[in-house]
Amino acid sequence: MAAAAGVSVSTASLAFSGSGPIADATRARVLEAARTLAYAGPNPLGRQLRRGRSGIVGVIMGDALRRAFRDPVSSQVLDGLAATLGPLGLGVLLVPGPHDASQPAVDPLLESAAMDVAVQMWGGTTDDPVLETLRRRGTPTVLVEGTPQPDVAAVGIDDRGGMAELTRHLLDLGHTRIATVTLPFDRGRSEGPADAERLTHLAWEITRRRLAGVTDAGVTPTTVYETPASLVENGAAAGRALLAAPDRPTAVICQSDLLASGVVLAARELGLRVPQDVSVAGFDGLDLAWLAPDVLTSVAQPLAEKGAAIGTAVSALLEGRMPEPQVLPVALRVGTTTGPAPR
Amino acid sequence: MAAAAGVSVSTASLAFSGSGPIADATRARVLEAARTLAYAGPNPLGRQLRRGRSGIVGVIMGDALRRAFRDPVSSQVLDGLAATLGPLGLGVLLVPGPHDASQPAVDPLLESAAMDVAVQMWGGTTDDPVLETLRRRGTPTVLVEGTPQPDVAAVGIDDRGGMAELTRHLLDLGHTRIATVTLPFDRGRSEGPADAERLTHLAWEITRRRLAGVTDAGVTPTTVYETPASLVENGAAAGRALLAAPDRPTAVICQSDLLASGVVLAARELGLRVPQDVSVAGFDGLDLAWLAPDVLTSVAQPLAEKGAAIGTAVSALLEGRMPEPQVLPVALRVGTTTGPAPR
DNA sequence: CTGAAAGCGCTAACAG
DNA sequence: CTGTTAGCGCTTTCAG
Repeated sequence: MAAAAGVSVSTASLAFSGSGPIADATRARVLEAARTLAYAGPNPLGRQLRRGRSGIVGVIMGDALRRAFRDPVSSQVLDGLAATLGPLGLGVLLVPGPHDASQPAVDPLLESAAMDVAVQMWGGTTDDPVLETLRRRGTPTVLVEGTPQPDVAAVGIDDRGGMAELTRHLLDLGHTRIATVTLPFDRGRSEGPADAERLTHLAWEITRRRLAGVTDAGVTPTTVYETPASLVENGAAAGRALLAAPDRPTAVICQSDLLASGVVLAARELGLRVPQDVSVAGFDGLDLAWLAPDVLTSVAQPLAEKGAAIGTAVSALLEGRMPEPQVLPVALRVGTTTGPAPR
Repeated sequence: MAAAAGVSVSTASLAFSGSGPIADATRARVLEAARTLAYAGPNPLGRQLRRGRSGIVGVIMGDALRRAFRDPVSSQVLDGLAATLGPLGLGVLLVPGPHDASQPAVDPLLESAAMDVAVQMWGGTTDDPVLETLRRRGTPTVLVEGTPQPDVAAVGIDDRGGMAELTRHLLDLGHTRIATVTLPFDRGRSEGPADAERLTHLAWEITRRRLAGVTDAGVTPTTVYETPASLVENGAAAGRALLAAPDRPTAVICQSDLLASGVVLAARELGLRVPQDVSVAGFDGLDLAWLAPDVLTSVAQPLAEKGAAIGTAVSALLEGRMPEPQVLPVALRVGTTTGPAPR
C-alpha cells in the first residue's frame, strides 16, 4: 500500500480520487511516492467490494457469440450501448447466450460473474432460463425486443407497425402473391415452409411480431418460410426454394436485411429481374454496399439510438428506477428492390 | 448472510463451493435456508477481492467497437476466444480501443476496470499508449498481430509467408503488373496511393508484414493503395481508382477479403471480367456467400484457432508463465477470382 | 466434520 | 486538512 511509504492511509484514497479535501502538496507527494513504488493506483476489486458495485453490465447475446457478431444489427446496437456506458464508467461483459440444445441451459458466467445490470439481447420467452437466473440473482435486467415482463425493463422498436407499413407499400404496388421469410421460430432452428401446426410453436417474440405486422396489413402470405438464422446464405436458400417453385410469389417480405439480400442473390441466380419479376423487401435498414447496384427496400430501425436507449435504461436501473418501456420508431425506406407487381 | 439464518458462517462457503469436507445433511440444510431467504449465492465481489482475481479478461478492440465488429475476422476470433475462456470461468470485457484522434488517448475503462489479463487485438506499435497503460497497471497482456515486445505474450499468423505464396501464385499465372490494396497505415486513416514518403510512415505492423510478403516474392507493386478501413466500400473505392486508370494492373492483391470483394464489385461495375481481365486476391479466407458465383482466391487464416491460441496464452499468463510466441500457419486457397494474366 | 477469526484493498464517517 | 477505524462479503487456515 502506497500509504505506508508516502505518509498516511486514507489520504492516499483522497489523493487518487482527485476530489475531496486535500492539500495540493500532500496530493503531489502521494502520487510521487506511488510512482516510485510502482503502485498502479487503487485496486478495482477493493473499490468494487466497498461500493457494492462492479461497474459491469453483462450483455447476454441471444446466441453463440459468432453468430451474433456476424449480424451487423447486434454489432451496431452493441456499439451504441458501449458508447453510452463508457462515459458512465461502465464496461460491457459479453455473456454467451444459450448454446446448442445439449449444453447446460445457462452459461456459468451468468451464474457467477459480477454484474450490476444485465442486458438480454433478442430476449427470450417468459420462462426463459436466462431471465429466471437473473431474477434469482436479483440482477436488474433490460430486455431488448423481448416478451414484456413486469419486473424487467424493456427496449424495443415498432417492428410490427413497420412491417405493416412495408406490406401496404407492396399492396399499393399491386402485389397479391406475397411470401415471407422469417427469423427463427425458436432455438430448434428448423428451416423451410411453416405449416399451421408449426406456426403454433412460434416461440420467439420478434419473429411473431414481424409476422403479425404483415397480417395486420391484411395479407396472408402464400408461404411463411422459416430460416435457422439471419444470414445471407439462409436467405439465399429460402429464395431458391420460393422462387424456383412454379407458382412463385411476386413479392417476398423478409424479416431482416441479410435474409432479403440472400433472396435478391437467389433471384439473380435464377435469372429473375428484381424488381420487374419479383420484389424483395427486408427489415433493419442496413447499408449493404455489396448488393450494388440494388438498394434494398427496408424498414429502417435506429440501431445506435437503440443502443443508447438500452444504456439509458441501464443507468435508470442502477439508480433504482424502473424505466418506462421504450418503443423506438422505425421508418420505411424504399429502395430499388420493390416495384409494381408483374403483369 | 445466509449463515446467520442457517447455522454457521464458513460452513456456508463450503456448502456453496461444493467440494470441501462437509456433511451432505448440513449442506442440504444450508442450501434450503438460502432458498427461503432468497439468498442468491456467494457475492462475486467478495470472492474476487479475497482471491485477488476478477475472472475477467479485457479485450481491447483496435478501434471503435462498431468497426471492429463489422469485420468478420474480429468476430470470429473473439468467438473462438470466448469459447476457450468460458470453461475456465473467465469472461470477456470489451474495452474500446483508441477512438478518434481528439478523444483521450486511452479509454477510462482501461485505467480503472478490473481485469486479470488483457488482450490487445490488432496490436499497436511499441509506444502504444494502451500497452503503456497496461504495463503501468501491471496487467499481463497478450498482443495479437502486433509488434513483438519482450514483456508481452504474442499470438499471430504467418501472414508474411502467406502473402508471399499468394504473390507467387500470381507470378505463376504470368502477372507482372500487380497492384496492392492495403489495410490502414496508422490511426490517421488516410486513403489513396501511397508514395515513398508515405510508406515510411507505415506504423501498423500487420499492414507492413503483409506488404513485405509481396516484395518477398520479388514483386514491386505498381501501386500501393492505402485504405482507411477494411470494409467492402473501401475496397470498392480502391478498385475503382485502380481499375479505371489507363495502365491498370492485371492483378490486385488485397490485404483482406473484404477489401478484395470490394475490388471485385468495382471490376464488375466497370464491366471488367474477373479473372479474365483482372485477377483479384484477398486475405483471411472468409466465406463470402454474397460474392457468388465468384469464390475469392485468398490466404486462409485459422480464425477460431487463433481465438483458442489467445485463450491458451491467457491461461498461461494467469498461471504466471510467459507463453512462447505463437505463429499460426496460413494456407493459400485458390478460388475463381484469379487466372492467367490477360494476353 | 464444523466454528472462529483473519484479512484481501478500499472508502467513508468521524475525530483530531 | 489529515489520521483512525470500521466494515463491504468472501475464503481459508487453524482449532475444536
